[in-house]
Amino acid sequence: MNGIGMLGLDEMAVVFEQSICFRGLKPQARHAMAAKAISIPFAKGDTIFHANDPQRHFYLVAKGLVRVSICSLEGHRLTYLLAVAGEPLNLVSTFSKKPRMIEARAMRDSMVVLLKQTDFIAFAFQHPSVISAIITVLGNAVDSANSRILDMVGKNVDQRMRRILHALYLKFGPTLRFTSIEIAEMIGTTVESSLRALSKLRKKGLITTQRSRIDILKPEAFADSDSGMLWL
Amino acid sequence: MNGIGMLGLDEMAVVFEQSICFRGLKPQARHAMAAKAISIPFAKGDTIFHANDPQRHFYLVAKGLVRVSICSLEGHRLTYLLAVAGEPLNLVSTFSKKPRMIEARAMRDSMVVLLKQTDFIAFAFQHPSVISAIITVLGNAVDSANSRILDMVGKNVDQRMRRILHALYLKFGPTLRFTSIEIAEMIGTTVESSLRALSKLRKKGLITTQRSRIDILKPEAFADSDSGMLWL
DNA sequence: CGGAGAATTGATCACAATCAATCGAGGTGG
DNA sequence: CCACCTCGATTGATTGTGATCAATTCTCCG
Repeated sequence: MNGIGMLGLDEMAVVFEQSICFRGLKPQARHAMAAKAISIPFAKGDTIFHANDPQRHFYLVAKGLVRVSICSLEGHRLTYLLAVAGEPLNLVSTFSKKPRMIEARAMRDSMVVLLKQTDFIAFAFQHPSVISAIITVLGNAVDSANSRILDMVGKNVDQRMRRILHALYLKFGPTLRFTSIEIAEMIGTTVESSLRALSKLRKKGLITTQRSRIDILKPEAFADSDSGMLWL
Repeated sequence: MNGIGMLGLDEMAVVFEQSICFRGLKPQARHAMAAKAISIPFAKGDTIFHANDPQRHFYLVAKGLVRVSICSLEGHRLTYLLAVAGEPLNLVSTFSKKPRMIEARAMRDSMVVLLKQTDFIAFAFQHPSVISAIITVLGNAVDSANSRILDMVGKNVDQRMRRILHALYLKFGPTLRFTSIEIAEMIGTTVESSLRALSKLRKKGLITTQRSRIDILKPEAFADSDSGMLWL
């Protein structure tokens, strides 16, 4: 059960402890769930699941960073979630059977914990706090998505860039290790446009950029009194 | 308890019976909930709740049509849900305390049923099928919102118009009683642009238009093999 | 080194927002 | 009953933003 690159029971317990979905549960309940979980390591760049894969498991990030994105038939990709340790990858598809156009990919070497769908659902219904957490996460997803739609309508690329950088700053701190392509897929624009936006910010002295890296120099300048918080 | 324009217990029972959230429950459970509910009539044009109102109730449409929309500080409004009998108005804010920028307005004379937040939450946790329904509704909302974001990125106004009309056709049938302003707020564009799009469809013979009314002549022409279903 | 992927900047073009003006329909009050 | 007023519909003209195409440089890594 404890093969190479897998998590020991203790490490697994820590993952569940820090997870949005399971925190606040009694230790023995968490352990019961941890005992049924399996952990799988993914190297940077690996695909964890593909678009339209039928989902039989509930995925939880234990370590690393996983990008969850949706893809249109035209080939546009939109990054929807950057999941760090404790965050679930596929809450929605865990509960409704129908497949979704979502895809998960490890952006760094990562460890992912899998629970059988049936186990997780049964567990959730026995623990109201898990249900609460699920509804909260889904609620945030709805809010965030609607907020992004409003952004697409009312804000230009520059403004959306500021908002995304601010959100990333809050989640990851001042040093952001993302490529312009990745940033563009979060904003919903092209690489060129996002580079032009970054270029303006650089000239204003608000950021510095290197290959695959953006440093926020003046976080204050990105705080928007504006509309709802952006989640990633 | 049964003032003018209010619902009798029997009518109330019917509402709960046809509601996405409560269907499938035992009659006595539904009646217990119906007994705690109050019903309020709203005239066409009335506001049911405003943006940033603190939400203390769970709202369910009993009769009529209610538009739920979010509004940005710049004044852009995006219609998010057209709720008919049985549909909830504020699932998300019922479960998370923080206020949202959503607003509900009666588009026709409507009857709305209110449940105290605490009553509804307690009830939901006693009935797994209600929880399932809630998660399904939220899941659809997430899917739909993400699908709309992809539309904003990859589709032009004409294509988005086709998609919205198709979604409206599925929900309301071939005769759509909406103004161009309302349609524009669903698509996320301006009145003028939506009128131009409608004009093209009219010239193609796919629709006819009158004041505050659109008739779909060839529904087949709107079916998109494309991306995920749009919910309204 | 050499190659692949990332960054950068320029030039062009199309779509849709904006501004503007007119028309039409329905509702209200004198 | 007619005059009027408001809101919706419609079309034209103009403009700006961002997508697209293209070319070059840079950087990391094998």
